[in-house]
Amino acid sequence: MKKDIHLYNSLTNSKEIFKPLVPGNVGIYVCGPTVYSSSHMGHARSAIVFDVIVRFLRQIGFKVNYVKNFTDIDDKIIEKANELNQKSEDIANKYKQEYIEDMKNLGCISPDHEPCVSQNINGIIDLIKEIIDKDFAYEINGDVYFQIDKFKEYGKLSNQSTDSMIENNRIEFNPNKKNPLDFALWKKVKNNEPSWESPWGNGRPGWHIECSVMSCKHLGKNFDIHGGGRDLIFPHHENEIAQSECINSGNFANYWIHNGLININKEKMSKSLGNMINIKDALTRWHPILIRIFFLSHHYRTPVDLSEEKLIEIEKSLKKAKNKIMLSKPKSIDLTDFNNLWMEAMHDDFNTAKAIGIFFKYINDGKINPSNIDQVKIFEQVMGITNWTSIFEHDSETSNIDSSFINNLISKRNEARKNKNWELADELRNEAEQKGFILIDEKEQTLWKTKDR
RNA sequence: GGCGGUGUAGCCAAGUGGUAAGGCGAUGGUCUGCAAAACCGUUAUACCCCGGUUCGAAUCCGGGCACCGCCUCCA
Repeated sequence: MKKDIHLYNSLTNSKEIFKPLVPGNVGIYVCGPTVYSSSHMGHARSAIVFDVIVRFLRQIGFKVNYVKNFTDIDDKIIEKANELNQKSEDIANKYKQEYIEDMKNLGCISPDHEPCVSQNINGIIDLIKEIIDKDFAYEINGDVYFQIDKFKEYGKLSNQSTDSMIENNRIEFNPNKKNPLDFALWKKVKNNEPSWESPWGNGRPGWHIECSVMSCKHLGKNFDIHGGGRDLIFPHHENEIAQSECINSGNFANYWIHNGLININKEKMSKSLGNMINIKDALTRWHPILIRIFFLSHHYRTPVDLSEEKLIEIEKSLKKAKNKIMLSKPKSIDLTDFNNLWMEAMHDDFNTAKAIGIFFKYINDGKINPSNIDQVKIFEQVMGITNWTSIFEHDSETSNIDSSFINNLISKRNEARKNKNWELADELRNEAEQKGFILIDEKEQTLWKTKDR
């Protein structure tokens, strides 16, 4: 008997039973980055959330077509290129490669398709032509704008009426637009910009249109799931819906999944506040598995406060969990219950936080031990945390540390301890600590390890 | 102002009608010369406030209060 998946659909603001268009298959399109700078922890969260969703869907037998795009033509890329006196193509490529590398390092599986705007210009031009033909867009002075008044459902994703949007809009008045909310499908070329020939003259695509084209190319005119960060709901996803649905019948995407954003020490992480944390920087400090578990122990829709302390908490809890497992006597305890429970949590709007809680519970109840840990494999695979216990295997390793110093110190100290010269023994222990070594006195011997942080 | 979200222990965080998961911390203990580490216990009669529905509400409804996000580029 197959269980239903309930998922929260941002389009209807309610939890719904997931019904794929084609039974057993899922088409999912996730908005990837605009590649104009190094990717940050917001990208990481989104990527990890959807990575786990895709892994889970595959685990329970769906054939998933996972598409994530790169927006490699955009104002910000051009701006950056001009600033650095480089080609915008080179800027885009550089950060695209970085992103791919970062995702690999975070343990994310590669999407099946990673289309770029620059590879889909013809498709974009064709779609714009079609939108104009159907009278949902107009050309003026080499620009093409989508006319939102023509699309009656405009605002249905962000739950805004166009009136209130106009009232509140802060966009500079653009005399070319019939309605201030109209948005560009095609932009006329300016100096120092990449451009392509089109029926409206040289220019380039506006933001939004690429996603309508590329999702359609890989998933069809109607597909199952469209994902991305909450901040994309308006205008990006709203506009995608308008562009796509004005010429096709039915829903563009049936289900919209939006992940919550990130705060850094209780403050919004944003470019303007200058508190962005790059994935690369985070990875020099934190094991990717810690980062994954950190994100996955929150429900994907809630905002998350990222801080040093939280990562340390995760690290401690995992370390304890590992010890607990290793110290448990091998017993052949059946973990079918465990697997049913976390799977059930995942069926309910991908509740990774609950799933992880169940994982810890089973560990702390002593039900997971060295001889049945294999039964946890599927859980680890779905969460993308395979081999998580290996994070802690570097303790007491000599690798590139001069161990003669510390071994000398230990024998001197043990001599002092034998003579009950506690003062000297404590002094030596302090010295070791100052040099970054922690001493662990056991019955027969003294072990040492390097101070973690 | 419009739309959306959130409010659960010291902190973080699950829980959408059946009597409060999990993690960190704290605390008691074991171990230790003392520590550290590790391990074993304990740790919310209670879910922002006020009403209501119900046999039963953190969960549903109404009304407040507080915080946050989007409405401009952002994952």
